[in-house]
Amino acid sequence: MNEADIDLLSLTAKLYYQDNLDQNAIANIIGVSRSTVSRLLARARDIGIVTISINHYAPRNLEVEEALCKYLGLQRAIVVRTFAEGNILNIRRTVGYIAAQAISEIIPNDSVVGTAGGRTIYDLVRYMQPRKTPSSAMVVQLMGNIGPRVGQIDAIEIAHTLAAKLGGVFYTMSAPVFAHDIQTRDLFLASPQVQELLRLFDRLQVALVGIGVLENSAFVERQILSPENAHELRLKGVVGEICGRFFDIDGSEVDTPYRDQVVGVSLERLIATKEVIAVTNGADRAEAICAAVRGGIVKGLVIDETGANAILEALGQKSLRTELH
Amino acid sequence: MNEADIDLLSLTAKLYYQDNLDQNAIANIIGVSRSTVSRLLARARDIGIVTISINHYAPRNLEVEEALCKYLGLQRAIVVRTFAEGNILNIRRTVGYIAAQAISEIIPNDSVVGTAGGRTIYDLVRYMQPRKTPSSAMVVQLMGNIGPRVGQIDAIEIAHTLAAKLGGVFYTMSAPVFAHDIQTRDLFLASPQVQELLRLFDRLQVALVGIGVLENSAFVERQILSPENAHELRLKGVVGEICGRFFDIDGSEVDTPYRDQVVGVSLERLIATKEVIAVTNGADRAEAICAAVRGGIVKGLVIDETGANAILEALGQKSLRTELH
DNA sequence: GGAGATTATGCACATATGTGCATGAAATTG
DNA sequence: CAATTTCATGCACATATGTGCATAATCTCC
Repeated sequence: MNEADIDLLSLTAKLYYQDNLDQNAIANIIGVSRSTVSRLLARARDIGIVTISINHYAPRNLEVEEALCKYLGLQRAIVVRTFAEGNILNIRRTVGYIAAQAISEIIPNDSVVGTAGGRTIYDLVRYMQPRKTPSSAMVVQLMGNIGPRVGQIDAIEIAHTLAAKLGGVFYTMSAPVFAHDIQTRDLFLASPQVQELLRLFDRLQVALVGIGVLENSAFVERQILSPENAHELRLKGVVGEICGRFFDIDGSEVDTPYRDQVVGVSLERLIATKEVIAVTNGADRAEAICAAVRGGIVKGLVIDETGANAILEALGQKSLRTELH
Repeated sequence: MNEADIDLLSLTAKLYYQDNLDQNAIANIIGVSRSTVSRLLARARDIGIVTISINHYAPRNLEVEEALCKYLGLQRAIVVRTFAEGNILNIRRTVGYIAAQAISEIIPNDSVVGTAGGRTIYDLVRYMQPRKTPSSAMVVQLMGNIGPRVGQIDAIEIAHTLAAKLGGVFYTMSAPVFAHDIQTRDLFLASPQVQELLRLFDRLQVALVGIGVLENSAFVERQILSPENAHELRLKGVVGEICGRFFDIDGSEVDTPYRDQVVGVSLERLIATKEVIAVTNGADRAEAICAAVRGGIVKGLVIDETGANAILEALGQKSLRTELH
């Protein structure tokens, strides 16, 4: 690349980005085909002759992140700025998109990663950039399947996608999340396939989990639990759920009939895992999140601004960002 | 525009310019139609959330411009950087495009501007940005028409275009550049239309002129002069031509049969005009340009780098920019 | 200096983008 | 609070842009 080339790139860039000529007009001036103009522009961006900067831009609310770490006692918080007009679907996508890069960075190439299901996790994993070089990561499904019909937001699907993005290996849990009874559960747990997963759980470094609440439960929606079941759980003190494990306000597992039917990672195992990151959104998860953190299950959080402020309010801190309406 | 709007613009800009998502993908994330994404991006650029800068970019060679002013004694020089690969057509367009803005800036809204013909002037005027508010400029055709058949690069056409760009009034010279004989010329000069032009010449503030050379003469090309005529002119010491006026190495008008047939601005008039800017390109005009400047006709110059270096070499200065080939 | 490899270019196509128009929502005025 | 205006949005179309492929130009190595 000589000086004349750089002049040409600069001229092309000026005509395009400063003077707003279209590529055809530029082609006429500098005497090349329009395709070449397109390529010259790409090159000018590439080598930094053209720099595009976005001013004052902060996709995350670092202030709130710090507050969450400080007051809630998190190791890691990712609070994604959202905008008032966004509906729930778009908020989830925005959170997923912005958090994807940060989460990808905390997953080492040789790690054992577990993942559960969830709508926000779905978007997070979906928007993750594929790793340039395949990793030796092992991606483990943390909980059994909700039903035979696999939805996009189920753990199996998400673990599969995550493995593809990381270029790693996907380990599936061939079992239902709730076995019919304790004996059946033991049969599943004793199966070689599940056994291998349980051994991987011992080496778990990063876990991505959703936070379920009874008011809006995937289990009820999928007719694994009836609304009455949910109500009973509520009465027993359940405030949230992670990987099929129901916990109370202190983050301790509640003694329910389902407790001994779950095929999936145990809360103890999650408590012993360093990076357990809850990925969620919205204000209605505040209580459950606080409980899960209190119980030592969750150490990191990915959430939207509104949800984060709800948590801070629940903690008695005033919102750090005035809500715009 | 509230803070949430700015967040949204910033996010959109990041997704588009930093992450290279297409507008559809962005629309899906932020929850608006793709059209709106297009509009958001335009707005983000508009209000400066996105800034696009072109580094190290210098469309003009200021060093050579200074040298021309210093050694040739110009008031004003615009030397446009060109690139080795460009053919003559593209060099002209580049010179025209880059010089257009600078020239436009030196034409006040209320001025009397004269223009002759020429290929480079054609491109210069063509690429000039139309003035936002119409001016009261008067644009005067400095010389008669070469023939009845009007070409794009003729004075009449260029003056017309320039008037349109400035939003001013166009004054045409209803006469041939060379009358048949001195009596005919006097008839043209006596006509009220030409008289009005002559009065405007007295008020001329800016003149854009081409520089003709006999080796590559528009008059020969248009069969107004024969190659033999051109050769005779050469023998009489003609090195160049401006507005149909042939001048020698000192920039003095040469006594030729054509001298008294020209219907157009006189050299004296041009000498008395402050901003007489020659607009041209290429190395073969060096001698003629030097002569015109020496004679006090031309005070400003628009030219390409190669042409500028040829002038400096002709002046005995070494080229200020090593030619890349 | 010539043969092969590498790079640059243009064409043609598929995709991405900008924009006039119609519609609906929000703001403003009486 | 209704009527009117203004503004924002989506649709559909025309235009602008990026890119695989074939070809031409240039470089490299012997």
